Amino acid sequence: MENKLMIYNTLNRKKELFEPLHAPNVGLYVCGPTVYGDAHLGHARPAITFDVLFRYLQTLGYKVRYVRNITDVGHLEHDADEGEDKIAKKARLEQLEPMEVVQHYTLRYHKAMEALNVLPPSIEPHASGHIIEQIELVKEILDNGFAYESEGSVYFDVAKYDKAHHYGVLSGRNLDDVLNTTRELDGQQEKRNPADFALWKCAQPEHIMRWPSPWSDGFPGWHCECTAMGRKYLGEQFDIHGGGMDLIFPHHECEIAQGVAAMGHPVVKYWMHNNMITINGQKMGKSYNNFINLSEFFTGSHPLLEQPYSPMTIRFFILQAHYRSTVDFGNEALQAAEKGLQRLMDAWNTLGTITAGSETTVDVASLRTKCFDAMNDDLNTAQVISHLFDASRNINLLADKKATIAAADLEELKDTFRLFAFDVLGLKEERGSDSAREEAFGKVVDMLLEQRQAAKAAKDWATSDRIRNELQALGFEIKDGKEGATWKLNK
RNA sequence: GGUACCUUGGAUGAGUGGCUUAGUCAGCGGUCUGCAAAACCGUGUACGGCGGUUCGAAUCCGCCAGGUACCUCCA
Repeated sequence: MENKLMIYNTLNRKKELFEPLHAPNVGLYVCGPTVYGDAHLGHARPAITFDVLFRYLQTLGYKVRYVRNITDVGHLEHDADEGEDKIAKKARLEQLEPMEVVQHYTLRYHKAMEALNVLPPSIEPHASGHIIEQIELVKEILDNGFAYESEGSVYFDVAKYDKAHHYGVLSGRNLDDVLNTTRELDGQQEKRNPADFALWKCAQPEHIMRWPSPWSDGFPGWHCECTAMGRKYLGEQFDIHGGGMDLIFPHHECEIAQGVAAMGHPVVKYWMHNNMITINGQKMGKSYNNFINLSEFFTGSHPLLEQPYSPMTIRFFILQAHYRSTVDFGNEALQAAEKGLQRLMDAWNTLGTITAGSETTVDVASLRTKCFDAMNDDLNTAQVISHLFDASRNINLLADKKATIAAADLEELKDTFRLFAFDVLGLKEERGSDSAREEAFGKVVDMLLEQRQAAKAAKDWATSDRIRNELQALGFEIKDGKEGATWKLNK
């Protein structure tokens, strides 16, 4: 398959042909979650978006190393420099060790991701496990003269960097803008410039998450982890860095500056950003306190939800929109997604029952090309889905004997459908839980026993005996009591 | 205020100069069916407003209106 993958590079604000630095290897880094709370619908967006990218790159034949970090240190509660570490704060609240909180929410995150059929990344590094690498990074930046030490902390010298390079290439800002709009913050006296950001923070005495460094006992600035871990696992230059649009500034802007300041050249070739999920037109986020956790979607336990929505419904809902568009949450939209997905899965199951004929009277040949074209156009999953719906219509026509298909085309249709629906988009068929299935099967047995009871009442002994004997043959033990028949499964 | 974007039919959501009034959901009409469901067929001619460029614009440019995000942790 010829590679014509075009991806939208935030750096240039336009679609560019994807050309890996070291084909067939591709390095992909995506900012993962900060594990101090449950994942909400917003977290599902980048996870699913870049999961599809990961899957698609592999489909194109690339060998992808996908790194998605776990942020377990460094984020501050109130502002970039004076807040309390989020993990530590939560830990104090719950009387837990910080790493206990990290472990708890990391496991829950993994569980949610698995439910969404998001593949695990190749490497999932923790920031806390890479303090040494981050200290090394800070040293390099200091050595290169783009940072300074102040009261045990180290700050990035934005003004100096801006003279040599350009601060703001990703977000389209210039330094004056940043300066004019930077809020007045406490503790700014440590900095030469309000726009400077922390590379290393000296820990206050009450700060429990701390590590030794040449400058102080403290912790790394929150932009350091991605730069340090990206370099460690993907090299000094790698292909794609992804994340949510809300990370463009300051996080990714600072990452770029750190990379250039330390290594002298840009690290990332393509920057990709997914848009936000909105609720009533507003971004769903912790700060707005308008988020709905993924587990609440799965169980329907949120006032705004009219019903539970399965993980695949959520995934399908997200994939029906382009990743760079906002998607507005709504029950009606979710329900539409649920039915649409069911239609697709029904068609897939129907496809298995189709028998080949002598000639093909539906369009099969173009499906594969259309789907590849859509994916190559900056991952247009919405269009891939529409093509799969076209295919579904054809499948239903075949099932209704209103069309015929030759054996080779039938195989091609199956192969293409499977490739895009399951391998690339990562959809999967959902079955009810084991307990729900078992309960339903039990009720079927009850139903048969009711039939038998009716037969006995009508003195139709042939039927009642047949039901009992056949159930016994299947391993059910039937006991006739005064209150009616009971059963158990002897297996 | 600065920066980056967005505004498509009842809902959602693709499309970025002319065969796409994409697709899904909902609605309506029909076919099929013992009934129901499913499926299939048909159906709605949308593109914030005003100008401009063009043979031709939802699609390019300008202005206006409305909205969002970032500028503080955020996916």
